[in-house]
Amino acid sequence: MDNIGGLKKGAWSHEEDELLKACINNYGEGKWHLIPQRTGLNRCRKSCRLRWLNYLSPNINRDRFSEDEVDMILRLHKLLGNRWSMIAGRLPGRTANDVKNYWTAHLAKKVVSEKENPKETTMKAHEIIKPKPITLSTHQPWLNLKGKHNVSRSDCDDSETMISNQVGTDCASTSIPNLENSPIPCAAMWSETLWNLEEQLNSEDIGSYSSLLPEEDNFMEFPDVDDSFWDSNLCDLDSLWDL
DNA sequence: AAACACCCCAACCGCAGCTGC
DNA sequence: CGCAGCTGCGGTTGGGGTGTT
Repeated sequence: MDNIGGLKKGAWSHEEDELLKACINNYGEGKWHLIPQRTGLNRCRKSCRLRWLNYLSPNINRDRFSEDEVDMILRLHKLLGNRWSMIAGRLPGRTANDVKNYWTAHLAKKVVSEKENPKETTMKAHEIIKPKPITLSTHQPWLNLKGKHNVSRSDCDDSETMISNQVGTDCASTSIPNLENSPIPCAAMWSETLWNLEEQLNSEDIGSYSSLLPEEDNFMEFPDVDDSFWDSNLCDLDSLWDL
């Protein structure tokens, strides 16, 4: 076991896991830099965070990937490229690392071989969709229960270039929250946007993706609505943008 | 039974974005 | 505005497990 510079590396022991679990049960997730001193663990904060998020968290589904999940991964990867955290956000209980590993181990080769030996498929040639980044300020009411209902858009991309044939320019910021069951309005919007875009990709009449998107502006204001509106999380996309 | 090859997954690393000062 | 610290992400690696020869 490595112990370079005083920090332990490598596989976690059962005792370390228990210490980390106890600490997070006590203090909650976050403040990762405080974990080593709170637990006495000789691990760096990144290692603690990763161990919890990828292995110890009770929300993790450790079952084999179902057919539906695999199908979802394939379709989302076509749309998003290697945005593992966003793909994982559509798969309850799956971590970005799980999805990434599964892709590397099982799907990447399959996709490559299908590209080399294309079969008849209903899917059209596609381009990677780069989602319009939406930044959530920590002052958002759904994060800290005060402040205005605003969501600002970062300006890292031109409005009409939601579509890109490049993968990897990471404009979709980490600020997009987990989409699954999220009460956060922009997450619901993004989720719906994604599926609308995919429907377009699968349709014969592809046309312009930008027609699916709201008029560009650099700042969107969300209206005041009652909680049930966001709770439904299934509201019609157009109605969100029209409000 | 031993040696080797391959697979899979946990963990690490480096980087970019965000936030507070 | 610039800097430093923190967080989260994607890419990559290392090692244990398993299959094959």
